[in-house]
Amino acid sequence: MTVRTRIAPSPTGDPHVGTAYMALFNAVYARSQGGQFILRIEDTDAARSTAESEQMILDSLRWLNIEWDEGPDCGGPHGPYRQSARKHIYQEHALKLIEDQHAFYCFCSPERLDQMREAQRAAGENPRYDGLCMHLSESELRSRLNAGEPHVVRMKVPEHGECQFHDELRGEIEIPWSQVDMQVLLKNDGFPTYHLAVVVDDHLMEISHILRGEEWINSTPKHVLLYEYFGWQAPVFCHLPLLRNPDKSKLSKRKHPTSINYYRQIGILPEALINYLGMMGWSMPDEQEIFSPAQMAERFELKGIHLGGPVFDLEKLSWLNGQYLRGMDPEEFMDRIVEWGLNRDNLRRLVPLIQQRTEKFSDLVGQVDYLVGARPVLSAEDFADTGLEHEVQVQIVDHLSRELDALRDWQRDELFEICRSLAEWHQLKIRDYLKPLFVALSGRAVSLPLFDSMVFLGPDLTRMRLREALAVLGVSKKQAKRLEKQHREFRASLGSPQ
RNA sequence: GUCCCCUUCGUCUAGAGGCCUAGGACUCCAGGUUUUCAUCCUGGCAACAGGGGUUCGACUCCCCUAGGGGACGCCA
Repeated sequence: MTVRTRIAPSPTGDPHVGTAYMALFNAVYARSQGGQFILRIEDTDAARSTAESEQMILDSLRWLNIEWDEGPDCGGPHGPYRQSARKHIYQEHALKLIEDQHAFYCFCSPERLDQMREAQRAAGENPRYDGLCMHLSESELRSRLNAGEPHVVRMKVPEHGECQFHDELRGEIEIPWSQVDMQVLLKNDGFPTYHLAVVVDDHLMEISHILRGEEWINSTPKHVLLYEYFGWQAPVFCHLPLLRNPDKSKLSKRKHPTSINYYRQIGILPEALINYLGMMGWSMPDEQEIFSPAQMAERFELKGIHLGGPVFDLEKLSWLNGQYLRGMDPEEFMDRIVEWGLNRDNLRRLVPLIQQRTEKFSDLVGQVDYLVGARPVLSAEDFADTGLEHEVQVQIVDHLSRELDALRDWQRDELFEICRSLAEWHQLKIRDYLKPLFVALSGRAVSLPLFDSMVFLGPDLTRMRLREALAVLGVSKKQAKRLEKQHREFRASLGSPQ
């Protein structure tokens, strides 16, 4: 059997290190077995998927030197490799399931589903569709369908017993069917959900091994069931551990930089990052720590994966990066510096900010230091000149930080609008409001324009600096609770609670 | 709340019943090299979650408890 693996990122945001992590293990495993590795774009969430995000993901994976044999950019015998271009395939398959009585039309409104789930939760049950639409009469079904009533397609799930499946690393896993929801397969907008699309595509693309995050274990019964309904051979399932924040929770942008762009921007080398990811949950048989994906593939074994969720440690990554950097000859070192940051693309973003403020080139470094390099380490005194009380400073940094965690569209105007409404909420003039933020981002009271700086730094770096500033200012547990409440009040005042 | 997964130094990990006085790496500390700093070198601190079994023997196998994590969407 030819081993075929895949990575199936969803283009809904910044390229995530978790994606690179899964891509690495899938690519390495395929290579170690002489198989193929496929890249597929899962853009079935029409509301959140963007072309820019897809582009960034491809760029990031290429930057990391991960190569795929088939994909949306290079094509292949099982295309198209973008799910939005495969809509009709899923619809046909959903129809087949309905014909075979494995799925049914559901007309329930989101409101009814919310109420139902709330009631179930209150009763201590696992929220699950109650099957209301499963028993519609043929005539009612026809008339509602003909009337064009909004509907979805749901899969049927056995009432009793449990689903048993094999995980390559964890052995037999049993999950009661009572825990498995009658999953929506086809959404109201005609797009499939992940569960339908992933099964159909993995089968059609002849994927033999699914290496994915352990967050999927609980939905594997749905997939196993679908393979059964379609009469297909299920692939080998292998759930890998999840990358963790320092507090052991699943890696999230709220607590840790997750964007590959971030690492690229702070000057982590692609070979160091990918090497580092390779030692998350796996190690070379001889415990050698410096290795490439190619070397990894030579010695790789699935069974060698350690299941405890590895904490992403920035310090060890930095050390590893230093090993690579110091091992270069000076010529390469120079090339890599230019490649990293001192290139025209980067300067093009910088020049509009600095040209009018510059008299001598020797002024330059002092202006852009915090954008190109690390911000000076902050101390509490740095915030003293803002003329604001400590409590207010903390509020400003905290609330903005929370807003930015949720922000999708990282644009200058968006950022300004958020700060404007926050300043208003704090009843401060915008210039006073921004003072602690200048310090937080640049380490100085005066720097290049704030919103341009935020755009240049990007989401992860900006969030990171705000988090660090908050730590320097010092927030007690009690205060943290109060801040959270205040921020909720701010959200409520906007009339858009979240 | 329900279900599922996991558990070796602070962190990444080695360890497939005796090789374990539990090894390596990062961090930290001490010393050395270096006009400073960094690099580099040497040394040190530091862990088998707890309790029961199984066994001549358990970090390794089984059970329970505890702790951590994940899932529970017309998101993936």
